[in-house]
Amino acid sequence: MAQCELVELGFGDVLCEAGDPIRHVYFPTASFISLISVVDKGSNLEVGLVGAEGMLGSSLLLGVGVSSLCALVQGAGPALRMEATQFSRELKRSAPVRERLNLYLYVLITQLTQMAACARYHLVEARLARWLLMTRDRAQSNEFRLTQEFLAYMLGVRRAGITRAASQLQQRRLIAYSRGKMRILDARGLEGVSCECYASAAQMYARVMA
Amino acid sequence: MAQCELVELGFGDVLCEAGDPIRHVYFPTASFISLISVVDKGSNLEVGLVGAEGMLGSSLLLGVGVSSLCALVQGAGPALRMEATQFSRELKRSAPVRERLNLYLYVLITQLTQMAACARYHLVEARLARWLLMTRDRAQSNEFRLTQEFLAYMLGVRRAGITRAASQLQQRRLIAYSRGKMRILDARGLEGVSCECYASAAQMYARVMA
DNA sequence: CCGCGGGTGTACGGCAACGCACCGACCTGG
DNA sequence: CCAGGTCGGTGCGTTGCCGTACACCCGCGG
Repeated sequence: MAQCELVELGFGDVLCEAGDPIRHVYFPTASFISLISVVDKGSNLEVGLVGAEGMLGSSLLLGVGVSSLCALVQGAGPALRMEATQFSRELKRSAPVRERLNLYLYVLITQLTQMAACARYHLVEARLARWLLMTRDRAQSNEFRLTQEFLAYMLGVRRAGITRAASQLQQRRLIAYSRGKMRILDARGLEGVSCECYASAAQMYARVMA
Repeated sequence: MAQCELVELGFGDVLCEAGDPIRHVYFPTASFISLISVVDKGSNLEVGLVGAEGMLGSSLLLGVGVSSLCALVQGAGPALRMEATQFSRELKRSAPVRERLNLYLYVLITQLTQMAACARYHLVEARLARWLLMTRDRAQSNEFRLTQEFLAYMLGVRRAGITRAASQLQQRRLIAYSRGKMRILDARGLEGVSCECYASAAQMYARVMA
């Protein structure tokens, strides 16, 4: 903690492009960050979401100082950050820290594999619901700012596809949104619409990190 | 090596179901293994391929003895295997081994994230070509046994979809196959048809493990 | 007050892949 | 030689999403 510096992450900030060397690791406190896989330019897909429960830069745990993903700030807010070199040094020193973070990396990996199948099979509406729930957990609030454009980018679909799905959810009084303001009205109901990926990921986290 | 036992893996063997505790780790020598993400039953997706270049059970590196993926033997052949507990002990002992395997785990993770986007965006034909190339590398042969049914399962598409794509490739004299026997005629040509995920993954492996 | 731009709703044609089903070709073994 | 199983090719209607494009609403600043 003493080695960390408190920084404010702004919405839309790119902390790291794919292939970049990792300068800092981040521990969001009340912010959250999307991990995005980039194949061709234009084909982007969110494969992970990091909030207060996790960290950005976990590949340093494996001794690799290069990120293979793009890190985009999804929810503005404070985070702690540490120099990558310092972080590596700290890892060497403390086995408990290492073990704990290893567990988190494991959870993250399972999240990745699940997201892969989710993006392949599940319908936009279900994925949208899942995304909203995951974001809610990390934002620790039922309300947050985001545009449909942005959602489309995250889920890798057309904006029009989001409009359709979101309208459906709104008609069923599960969410309320307008002009960049999203509010979740009925989280329980959303879980019903969402794919099990949400519940499954939450459960995985709880089980492993317990 | 001395702790390892030589075993013969049979085509179609399931070494590990999702959620199972890991009993053994495997180091394929001339066999290879698919890693499959299972969400709903029926919705399966291959997210990684392990051959002589890697190992099965790498989550033990993170101190977790439970697999989150299903491991299916894709190419029959010999492999070395070790008891999970022994493997963990060995890891503690040897830092060089740990570091080396950590690198592999990193490569595997990037493979996962890439597969996620690949399965989401790329067409069946391109994905099929990629799969054949990846398999060829691991089989170390231009010929191997596999049915369209099986391919469909791996790529998460209909068998009819594979028939279409495979026919196209065959018409262009890139492959030749019939009744479970697949032969690659023109690997270079296949690379052209395949998505860049193939080249990109191979390059990543070479760079990190060098 | 008006123009502008960000955010949203909607429409149309097109396409890849889906689910299903059936048939033919081939292999093997009794 | 035939029966049965495995494997591959094909067709049909359906669907979820794409690409593109246009129209609308609202707030803000000139």
